[in-house]
Amino acid sequence: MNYWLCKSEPSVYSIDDLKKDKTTLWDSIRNYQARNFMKEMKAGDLVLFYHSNADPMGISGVMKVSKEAIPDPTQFDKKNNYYDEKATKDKPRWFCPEMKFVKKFKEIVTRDELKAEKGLSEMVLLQKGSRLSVNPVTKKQYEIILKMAGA
DNA sequence: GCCAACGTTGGC
DNA sequence: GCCAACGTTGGC
Repeated sequence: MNYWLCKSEPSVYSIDDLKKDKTTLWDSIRNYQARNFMKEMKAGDLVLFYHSNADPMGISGVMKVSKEAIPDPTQFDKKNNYYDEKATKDKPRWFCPEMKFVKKFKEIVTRDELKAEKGLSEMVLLQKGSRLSVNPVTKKQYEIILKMAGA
């Protein structure tokens, strides 16, 4: 069982949207490294939900992989912003798992709090220049963050 | 709004 | 296969 962190801009899709939807396809990711991580995700893996480009920035809750990665339907949809003309049904290029809402933290664990926590200095999220929207997280990091959230 | 750090594209 | 130009992400 593995742990991950996924970023989303709350103005596009927030933890509240997921709470309402209960499950969602984590689609429209167009980055190979992020895609490869998503293909590694197994049902039951726990995923921290990170709000990027927001006020406050930070981790807003937890979701769980409910279905392993399938071909991302948006790549085949000509009208979609994320349409990829080089992707075919036989050879899909992009994949997305399905996520299920687990919990919303009472308070966002802010980026500043994460940065101040010694045990999290190795977090991929906090490394300089890290832009990847899907990151692996260690069990230890996950536990520290849940503790910080009072969960 | 700025810009550093990446990632991607395409000409050669 | 190199690399300049361009586009994007996302913190600040």
